[in-house]
Amino acid sequence: MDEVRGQTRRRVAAPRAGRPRQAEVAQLAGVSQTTVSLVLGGKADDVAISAETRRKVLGAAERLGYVPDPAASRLAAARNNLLGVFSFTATFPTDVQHSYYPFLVGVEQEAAAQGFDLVLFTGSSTGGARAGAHALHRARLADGCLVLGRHAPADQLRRLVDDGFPVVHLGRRDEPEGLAWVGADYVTAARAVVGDLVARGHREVVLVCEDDPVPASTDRERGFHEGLLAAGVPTGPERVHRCADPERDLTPARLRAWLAAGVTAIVVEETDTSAAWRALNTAVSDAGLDCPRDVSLALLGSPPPDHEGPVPTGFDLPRARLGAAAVRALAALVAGGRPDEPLVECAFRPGATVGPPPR
Amino acid sequence: MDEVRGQTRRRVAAPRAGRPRQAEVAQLAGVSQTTVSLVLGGKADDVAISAETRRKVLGAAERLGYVPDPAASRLAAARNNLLGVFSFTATFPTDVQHSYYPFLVGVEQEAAAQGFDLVLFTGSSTGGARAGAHALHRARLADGCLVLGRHAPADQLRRLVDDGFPVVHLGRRDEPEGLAWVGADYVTAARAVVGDLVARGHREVVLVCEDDPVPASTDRERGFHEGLLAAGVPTGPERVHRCADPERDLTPARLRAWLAAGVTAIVVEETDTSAAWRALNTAVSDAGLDCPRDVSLALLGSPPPDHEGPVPTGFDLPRARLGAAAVRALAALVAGGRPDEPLVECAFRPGATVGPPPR
DNA sequence: CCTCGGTACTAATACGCATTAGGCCCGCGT
DNA sequence: ACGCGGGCCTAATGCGTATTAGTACCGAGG
Repeated sequence: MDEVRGQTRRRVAAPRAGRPRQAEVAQLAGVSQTTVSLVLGGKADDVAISAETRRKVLGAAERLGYVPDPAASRLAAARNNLLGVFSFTATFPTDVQHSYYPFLVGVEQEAAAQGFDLVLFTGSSTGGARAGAHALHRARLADGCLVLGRHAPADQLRRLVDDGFPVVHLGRRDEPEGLAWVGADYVTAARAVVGDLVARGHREVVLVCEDDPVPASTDRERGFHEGLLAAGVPTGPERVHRCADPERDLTPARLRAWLAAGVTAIVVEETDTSAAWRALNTAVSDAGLDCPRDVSLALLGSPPPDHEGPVPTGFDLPRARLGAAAVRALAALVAGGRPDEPLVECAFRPGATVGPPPR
Repeated sequence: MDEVRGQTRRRVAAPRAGRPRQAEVAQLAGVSQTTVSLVLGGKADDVAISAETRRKVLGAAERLGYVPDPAASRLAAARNNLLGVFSFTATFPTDVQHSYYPFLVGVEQEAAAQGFDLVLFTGSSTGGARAGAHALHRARLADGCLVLGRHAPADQLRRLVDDGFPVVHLGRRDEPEGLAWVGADYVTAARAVVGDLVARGHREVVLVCEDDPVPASTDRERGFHEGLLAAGVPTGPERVHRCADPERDLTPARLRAWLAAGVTAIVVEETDTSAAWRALNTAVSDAGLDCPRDVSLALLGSPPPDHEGPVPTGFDLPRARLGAAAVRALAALVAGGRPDEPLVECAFRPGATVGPPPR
């Protein structure tokens, strides 16, 4: 009976302090809050809105300096246009070489291209204890989240995935079932490097890698074997030399033993520290040998930034493109689709450390 | 007996997919959503809740793995326990020396100590055009925001401040009226350095600074003058040497001219590039002079990371403490209070580039 | 005159949580 | 026996936006 009174009583949007809401815009434009949402949300294509009304709304929004509340947008089962980036290792390491900067370049660029803004969550040094147990949860402020760092706890990731929250992990990862990831195609890249060696006549090739069976490592090993097999060169685990401590292990003596056994080329896996690559180079010069002439070396990755001397043959990980691909995958998930190709191709780097086999 | 009926009519929380809400926890615990909110929000002190009920709620929350939705928390005029960090210059510069890393160390630590998590917003490379005009707005996802970088646009800052959103700027700043900031006490620090010179007998001192009248620079200049005046040494603008291009300006000839005019000590402002400091050192050695013996040099700031030779006398900016102070100020604002002391004391660094005046 | 199909808009509701204003019950005082 | 206060809890509402299910109007077709 008194619904009219009841309505007018409440509908008068009191001129509030603070930031204007859609209701204020609506009042100024003489339309409903719904219409404001429709116009400002760009949904005016689905629901017909006259040009006149649209103009009024936009004008009012402009005059009031309206800006949407990201929390409210997000809550209303809608989107934020924000992509979260979560890093479990330090986001700001002392050594910039260990930071994710190269990836983030691509991430930021592609995100802008896709119409997203970025929000970075830092989960590293937060103590880890209680707060850390649900650290990943603040990712829910965004529409989706990119996860960096191999140490992301599987249970927290699983939780997000199970809840249907869009997550993309940077780097191959199997652990939480159904987790989307984007990684480098190490298999193909390693195969290409080995293929180059074989094409130049090498038959006896060994692989040196550190003793840490992460996907990035096992993929390279697989590519190594595949490259040999594809060229008809028999291979096996005996060609793989795993060493925990390259410094002590990759000595001139070891090197000479290999050469004596007929080895003409050595392929080294790239790691965080590049310890193996460094040690091997030292061993070569300590043994009085010359790299392209007496033995060929290849690096499955990029040389360390302080590398001197000839450019090592190998491949480069296109970090920026990887970041961009991750964003594309995430955008696809956010849009309700499925990401397509998770693998990003690496670029073969000819280099100068590979030559024909001696003699 | 009939409370169940009454409740079941509307309150039947359908077993939903996705993450549990407080309603689910409430149902499992056999209490109301309000109670869950009260217990989980720690407000059980204001409103009495029995230990038994609290236990049940906590148990249910644990079993369901409940985690609060940060967007909803924030929307409900409540708090997020999130502090935003907004950087207008590149968050990930190629040169880590130019990054905010040292500040962020303190920020992160103090935030954790105050029970906040961090959210980083990157506003640098986002193109700037339309999206950039409201870039700072996503800060509203957090309870408050720390702003880094001197290029933060005043209008966007004013907007937040006017809306009563807690903002703290890192570095002194006057522009938007009422903006809270935390900065280093350059005046006192510079005064101390000059005081040290005067105490050692120097009377003719000049200040070299780059030509950029930002607060950080004018503060140091003020401290320079105050230091001299406090010791009864007359001073004036003629003692200040502003140079836009230190490389060309701070020549051995210039140096000799100063010495001939009786100058015994030179105070240099620290800048991004440390160009003035470098140029002056080069000039001293090119002129065949020795630093502590023939002329004293002091640096109003920290030496560049690649600095070699004796430690320059001057002061150090306690970046981590500055970051921590900023967080404390922000926490105070978020809590509805007012930040107290905005100035952070710098540490005098004795160094080895200052001695008694020659002769 | 009465549908029918648009067009242009709005009312109502959901989102998940926090908070305010009570409601109920029990024990104590008078 | 009645009121009253305090302990414990809940109903109801708001936060600002997005979305769904309409309503009101209008011109055309029967």
